[in-house]
Amino acid sequence: MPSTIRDIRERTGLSLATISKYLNGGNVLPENRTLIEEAIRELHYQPNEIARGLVTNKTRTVGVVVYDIGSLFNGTLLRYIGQMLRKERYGLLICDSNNSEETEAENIRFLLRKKVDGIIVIPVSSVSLFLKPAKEAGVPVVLLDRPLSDEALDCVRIDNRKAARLAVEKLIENGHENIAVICSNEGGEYTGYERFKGYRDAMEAAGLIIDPDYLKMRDHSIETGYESVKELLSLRNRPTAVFMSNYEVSLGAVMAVNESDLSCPGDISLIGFDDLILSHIVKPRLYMVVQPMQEMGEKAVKLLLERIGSRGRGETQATEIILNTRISRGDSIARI
Amino acid sequence: MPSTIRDIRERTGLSLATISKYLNGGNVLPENRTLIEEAIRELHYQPNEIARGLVTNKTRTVGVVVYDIGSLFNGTLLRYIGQMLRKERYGLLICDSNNSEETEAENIRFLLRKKVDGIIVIPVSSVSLFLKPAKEAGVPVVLLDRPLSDEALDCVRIDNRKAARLAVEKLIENGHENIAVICSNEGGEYTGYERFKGYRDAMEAAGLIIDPDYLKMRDHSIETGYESVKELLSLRNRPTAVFMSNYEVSLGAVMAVNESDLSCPGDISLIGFDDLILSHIVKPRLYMVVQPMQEMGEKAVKLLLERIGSRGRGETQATEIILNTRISRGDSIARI
DNA sequence: CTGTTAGCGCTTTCAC
DNA sequence: GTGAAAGCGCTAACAG
Repeated sequence: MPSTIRDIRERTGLSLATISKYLNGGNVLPENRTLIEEAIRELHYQPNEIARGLVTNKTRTVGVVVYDIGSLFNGTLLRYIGQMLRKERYGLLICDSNNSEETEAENIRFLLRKKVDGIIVIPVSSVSLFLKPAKEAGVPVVLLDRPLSDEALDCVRIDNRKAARLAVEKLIENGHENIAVICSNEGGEYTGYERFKGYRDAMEAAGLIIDPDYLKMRDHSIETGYESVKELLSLRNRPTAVFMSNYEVSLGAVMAVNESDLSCPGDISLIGFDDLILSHIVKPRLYMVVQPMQEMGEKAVKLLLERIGSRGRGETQATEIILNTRISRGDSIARI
Repeated sequence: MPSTIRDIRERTGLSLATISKYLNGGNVLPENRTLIEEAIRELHYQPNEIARGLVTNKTRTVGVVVYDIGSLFNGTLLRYIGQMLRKERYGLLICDSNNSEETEAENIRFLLRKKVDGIIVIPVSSVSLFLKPAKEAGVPVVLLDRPLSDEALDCVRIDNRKAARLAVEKLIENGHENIAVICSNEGGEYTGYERFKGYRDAMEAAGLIIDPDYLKMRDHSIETGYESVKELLSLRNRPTAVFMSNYEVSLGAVMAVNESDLSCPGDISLIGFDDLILSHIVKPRLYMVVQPMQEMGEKAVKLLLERIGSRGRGETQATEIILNTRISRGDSIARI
């Protein structure tokens, strides 16, 4: 039912080519221009992007695949990505992998079928197999937040190892020695392990020994945070401080502390990861490693658009953009 | 570079029609079927959805427009919507309106250009103007969570007035009389005002008078919750309880209480809206009005797919699906 | 600057 | 059950 370029031809007497040219910002005689604009208005004409995409093989649309749309971390990044993309007049297609590698691979194929011009992914998987179809199709991909372990790809992220080290050093500075860490290392997850290494760096540098009971390496989930803290708090020699190395784990950990009879920071000191709303609504205010979310989203978009712009022009070296973190001050660390 | 249906013709000697028929689940001789399947595998053939959409005018894709992708409420609904859609083998296109009516209208047009088969919207706007292009294009729309004030449309939501009344009654049952309410009524927002009415219903039924100072009607944001509570707590006759009528406001309110010297529920009792992670991570555990998020997401998808299925077959009456809420128990209400 | 023409990759009549 | 041909709405040469 919607009107087409042909209806405009009827109404203006011009040719398809001229109208198409107008639509794509070409030069048209002023008189024809007004003629066309009038027709467009009266006919409520909207270009059919599908038809357009079929011939140009471009859709001016970017796909974003996130590991969990229900995670605030993802939601926050998506917001900034969306804002930037809108500014650049690009459309946005969001897919939720639901923490499933299978779904993630499916999402990539879905986006490819939709002919997106490029893809940003905050991955579930830690190896690049799922990106093969994109590579074959020549569609640029930029990783966000999490690199892959088997291949260097375009990626925007922080220095996870360093960020974790700084967090643990903050605890050590305050006199803590019995420090536990909760991190994710499911399926050889790279980021989680990097953060563990940062923890280890700090401990070793301070000459502290790591009690194996203090190491909680599981999956990236609220449950992991919750259960890990439950276990830590019931140890005979329980730690005096816990480093919660990602947002979900931080959430779960706080839940567990709240349910216990112990208080923070009196009985247990805490430092977490990602300063989303969490640190503002719990009492005491949490110390947090802060990632520059907005910058991450924007840089990822920028890098991707660059890649889209120079598609075909030879293989470019993979670029890793490493951003700085900071620690937001709270009241969750006791001085010992 | 990707292979097309023509490549399959070359490889199998069959006609385009037969191959197309196979792709769409038609009957094909077993021998030809295997022939085609083999070719597909070897050529890594993937149907071009763009081309397909051009001719069928269907994309098997649904668009979802949310008022804020960075809100956990939206994220949670999106997760369930995505799961259901995946189950039904539909693709999903998510757009963030960023709390802007203008962006929202733009999103609708964007989705229409992408030729989605239907749209689910958790709206920013409270009037239906922005949906006009969808109506003109004959694309079905289902509202989620928030109805519009000027027109009855297909909508899945709760009974906001009743839910609010029950929440306030819970406070009254515990002996509270000085009860404040924080709600959103920006731009004549329907849902916020309904919740206010529920508050009023409960107060009037109990014969309580409403102190105008206790009425905080502003926008739907964390800031509103935060500032409102700041103000309420500094009143000479401060309320003994606060009803926080949406999730964002609840977040802000908790922040403000935490920053104050007062404690909950000792000094101030609280009941909030939407049982997302919030109520689990703050201490004391909050009483919360719980919306059936999963059911809402699923019912919205179901209703939309029904509409898509019966497109064209005459105007159907608008359906409102009203779901039940419940109150989750916490420790945030003192008995007076 | 404008018009004509030929497709993009697929589905869909309609004969066979 | 299969094939030939037309065409979805648009852009992209190429002439003029």
